Amino acid sequence: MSNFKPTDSELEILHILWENGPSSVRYINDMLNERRDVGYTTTLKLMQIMNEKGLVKRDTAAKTHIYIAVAKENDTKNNLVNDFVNVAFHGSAMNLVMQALGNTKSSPEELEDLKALISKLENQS
Amino acid sequence: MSNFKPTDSELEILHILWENGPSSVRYINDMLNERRDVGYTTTLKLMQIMNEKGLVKRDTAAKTHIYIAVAKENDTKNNLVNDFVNVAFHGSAMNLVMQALGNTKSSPEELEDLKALISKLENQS
DNA sequence: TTGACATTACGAAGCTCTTCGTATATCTTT
DNA sequence: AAAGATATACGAAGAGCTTCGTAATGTCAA
Repeated sequence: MSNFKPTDSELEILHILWENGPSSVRYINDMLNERRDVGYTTTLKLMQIMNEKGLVKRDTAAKTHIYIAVAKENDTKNNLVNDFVNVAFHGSAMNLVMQALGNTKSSPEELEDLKALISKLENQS
Repeated sequence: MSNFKPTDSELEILHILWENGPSSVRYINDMLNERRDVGYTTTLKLMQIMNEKGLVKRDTAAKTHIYIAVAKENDTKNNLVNDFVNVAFHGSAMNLVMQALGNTKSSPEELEDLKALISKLENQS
């Protein structure tokens, strides 16, 4: 299993890459700037570092490099959740689930979806 | 609402304080050393910083200071979960819940508990 | 081809977190 | 009281992350 553990800023960029597909630094930076001010070279540097770490790869054929997510969305989120569960909930995912549910307003639809997932889990054991 | 956001190391210490109640640096350090090597002064410094931040307070009456958790367990975990949901799941707690459940093996008992919580949530809306 | 502009490369500063060495103070034991 | 053990205070180093300024390079239009 891959073991990607992006930082918060890196994760922000990965989200954009996951949604948009391969993207230029310019595009990523524009997206980021819809939420907060980030300098262009800041974003560039971050993506160069992510490239070194192997979180993304890039196509340097053209002048404008195109970055592609290497870290897979599901794998990455699993890693993040596992880490978070270990640090904040002593390894108990169920405690996290309970805390998250008790903490938030959930719509009836969401609760139905959740019950469906639980049924699935019950039947596959 | 309080807005405590402890770091990983600070959280480790808070867990011990929550479980054991008011404790000395020596005790905390001993507990930490059951899991990994930490120097005594490292733990001391960390707790002094936590004191400055207001995460803990301390009783300095005796030579050996006694530290007490100020950050409440439930509040702190809620803050952590909210933060994590925002960063990793675009603010959707339900996505986190689904990911955590799909990611882990859950016992039948845990699933029963979870269903009970869901029923409670459904009835209170 | 030359000037204007966009892009990349590089280095460094500032911040936070963690870690620990050393100095100082306090208690205990003999 | 002196020696030894235990505790606190303080400062600083090192690592990782984020940020940005500046320089170098590539591209395109006039």
